[in-house]
Amino acid sequence: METKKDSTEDKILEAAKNVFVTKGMDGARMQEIADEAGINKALLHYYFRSKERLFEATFGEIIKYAFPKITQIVQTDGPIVTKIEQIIDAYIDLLIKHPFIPGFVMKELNRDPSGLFKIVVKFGLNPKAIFDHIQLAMDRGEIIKMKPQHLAINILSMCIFPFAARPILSFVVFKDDPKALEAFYAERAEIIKKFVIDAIVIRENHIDT
Amino acid sequence: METKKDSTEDKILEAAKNVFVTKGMDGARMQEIADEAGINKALLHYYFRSKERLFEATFGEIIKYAFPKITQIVQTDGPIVTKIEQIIDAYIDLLIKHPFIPGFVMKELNRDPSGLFKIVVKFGLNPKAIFDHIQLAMDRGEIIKMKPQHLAINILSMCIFPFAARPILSFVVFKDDPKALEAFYAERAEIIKKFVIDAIVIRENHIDT
DNA sequence: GTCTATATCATGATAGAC
DNA sequence: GTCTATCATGATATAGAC
Repeated sequence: METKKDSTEDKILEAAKNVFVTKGMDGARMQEIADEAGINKALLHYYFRSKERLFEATFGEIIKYAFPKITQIVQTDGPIVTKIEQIIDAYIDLLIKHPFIPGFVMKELNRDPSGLFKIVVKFGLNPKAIFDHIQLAMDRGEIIKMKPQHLAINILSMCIFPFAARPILSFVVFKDDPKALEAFYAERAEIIKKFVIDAIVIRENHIDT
Repeated sequence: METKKDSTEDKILEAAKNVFVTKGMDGARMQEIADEAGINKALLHYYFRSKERLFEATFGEIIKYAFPKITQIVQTDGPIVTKIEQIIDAYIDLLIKHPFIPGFVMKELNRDPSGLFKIVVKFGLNPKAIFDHIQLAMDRGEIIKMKPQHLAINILSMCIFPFAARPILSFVVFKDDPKALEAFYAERAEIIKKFVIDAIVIRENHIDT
């Protein structure tokens, strides 16, 4: 898919990515990865000692896409609403380019949650800074008050879930019209932005608890 | 977990449910299911011919929980806002009781989307009726206008995603406080209802496209 | 119906030639 | 580095006694 150096190692990683993402760690077969890379199984073990290690290498490559630079966006100056819009745009843009990431990541984190620990350490994920930032905007009266976690999860849910549940949308909702699904995804950013803004902007008739 | 007739078949189904839900079809081992049921592998094959059939039987049991009676709620009389609130309550209630269903269902539907076909047929899932109903409420001016699919997916996203992404919430967001996660889930229904209502109720400053 | 023992097969991994 | 051939293991599935 992507243009890369076509060294054997890169071919393997590319093939492993495709197979692991669709089949998962448990469902993937080394033979299939070898076929996809146009080599044989022995070479896989020559470059990566085991299936486990090959998976970890692949997972590391993929996980980069799962956490865009939210912290970076949040910590710039400007109104919180603008930042939220930027985050939604960034996420939907990312997910349209890599639509299978959410399903894959959720599957594997559910299988082996301990992998999360490494990721948290590696990426230095610390959502507290983000939550504090949201809280500050609420205290300032920029948006209505609620637990920052709920607001953050609401936004991420609407961004990510439709991609993670792609088969359901594809078969149940947009059954008779394959192109409609892509159109739907393309509309998501604008829809979510408007939805969130309408929900959190302060008006007279809001009960601001 | 649940109280059931403790016939062998029920014990197997109960054990299979536990193992399949946590490990998935690919990751589950017949030996582990046998151990969990307190019997041996041969008996599994005596009752269910193959792992595939045992999985299907289990999946059928589980999938019942995944689609609550939305259609039923939608087709009663009353304002759309009330119905939306009822659906959110019903879903969150269900998910708190069966928190691992979303992850499991999404994993397996991603693995083998053809299974969806049977489900659609079996449950007679036809979202069109729901979308038409939403559209009608919009035309009547009860709520703001948008594609009904977007509204429906927005609501389902905020209900389901936090459960499907449970490991992430657990490890990243509520790392230092396990009980906080359960509290978070308990608050979801009220949060989502308010969020959705604020987003779709018509006010003067809405740009009603 | 339930068990032990075994067949059968697929898969991850290795040995060794080139 | 890359290949063919093979090993070792573990999993599904079956045979057959009780």
